[in-house]
Amino acid sequence: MEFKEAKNKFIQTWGALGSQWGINKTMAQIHALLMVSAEPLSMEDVMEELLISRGNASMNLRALMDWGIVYKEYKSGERKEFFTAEKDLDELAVKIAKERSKREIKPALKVLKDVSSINPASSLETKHFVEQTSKLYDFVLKADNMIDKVTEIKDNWIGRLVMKIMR
Amino acid sequence: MEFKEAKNKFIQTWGALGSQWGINKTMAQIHALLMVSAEPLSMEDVMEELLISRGNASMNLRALMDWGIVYKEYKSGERKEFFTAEKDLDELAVKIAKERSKREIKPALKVLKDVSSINPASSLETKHFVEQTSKLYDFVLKADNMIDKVTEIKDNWIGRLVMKIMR
DNA sequence: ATAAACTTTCATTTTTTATTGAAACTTTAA
DNA sequence: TTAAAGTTTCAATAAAAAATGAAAGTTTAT
Repeated sequence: MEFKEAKNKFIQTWGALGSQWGINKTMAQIHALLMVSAEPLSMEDVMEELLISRGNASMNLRALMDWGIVYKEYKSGERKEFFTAEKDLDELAVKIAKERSKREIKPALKVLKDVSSINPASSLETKHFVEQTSKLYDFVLKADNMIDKVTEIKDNWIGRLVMKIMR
Repeated sequence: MEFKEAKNKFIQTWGALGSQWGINKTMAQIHALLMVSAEPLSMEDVMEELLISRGNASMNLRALMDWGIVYKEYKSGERKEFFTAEKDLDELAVKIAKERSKREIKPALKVLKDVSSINPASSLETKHFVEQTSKLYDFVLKADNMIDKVTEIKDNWIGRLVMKIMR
C-alpha cells in the first residue's frame, strides 16, 4: 500500500466510524484529513481532496471549530483562511467528551430527573417506572461525572498511577 | 406530570439519545419501553405502545436480542413470545460497550494498523501520516483496552477503590 | 396432516439527514 | 469606493436510513 491509498483508506474509515457515533461523515472526514496533513489546508484544498461542495466544506469546518477541534490559521501574505486539526489526542478526546456531555447527556439527565420525580403513590406500574428511571438517573449522572474526572486525569498524579495499575 | 406523560417523555428522550449515538430510534425506544415495564411485553404490546409496524417491531427486537440486552420469555399457557430488557445497568453498559468495541472499534483498529504500516521512507508528508496514524492506533487501542478493564471493575477490589478515589 | 397463531423477511415507500450550488454577504487591497 | 477574493447561508435536491405491510415461513395443538 502506498501513501495515497493509505491516506484515502484512513479518511474513509474515520468517516464511517464518525457516522456510527452520530457525527456526520463529512465532518469526520474533514477532521481525518486535517489530522494527517502536515500543513494547514485551505477550504479549496479540503473541497478538492474530499470532492465536496463549497457549502458542505464551509458548514462542516464551522461545526468542527464549534467543537473546538479544528482551528483557523492565517498565513502571512495569503488572504485565504487555513485550517488545522487539534493533533494532541488527549486534548481531542477531552473536547469531544465535554461537548457531547454538554449537548446530549446533560439534557437527557434533566429529563430523567423530571420523569423520575412523578408521584409514585398510585399504581404498582408507576412505582416500577419511578424506580427504574431513578436508577438510570443515578447511573447516567455517575457516568457523566466519570467523563469529567477522566478529563482531569492527565493533570493528576494518582489518576495516572491508577491507569497504569488497571492496564 | 402523570405517569402516562412521563413514560412517553422518557421513551422519546431515550429514542433521541439513541439516534445521536448511532442506534436507531425505534430500537432505543423499544428498549426504553421494556426497561420501564414491570411485566414482559408481547410484540403486539410493543407495536401498540409505540405505534410501529409488525416488521419494525420484529426487526428491532431481534437486533436488541443480538446485542444481548433484551431477552425472550415464554409464559406458560401462552403461545405468544414475550420480551424483557436487561435491567441491571452495569450489565447493560458492559454489553453495549463490548458489542460496540467488537463491531466498530476492532475493525477500525485493524485499518489503523494497516495504514500506519506503510513505508515512511519517502516524503515528509508520508512521515507525518505514519506518525499521526500510529499515535492514533496506540490511543484507540488504549481506549479500547480501558473499556475491557472498566468492564471488569465490578469484579475487582482495587478497581472499585480507585473509582471511589477518583470521584 | 392441517389450520390457526404467530413471526420473519424484504421489496417498496416514507422519513430523515446530508449535500449542493447559486445568491448574499464580508473582507481586503488598491 | 469599489471590485476582487473569499466565505456563509439556505432553499432545493439527493442520498441514506428506517418503516411499512403483505407474503412467506414457523410452530404448535389437535
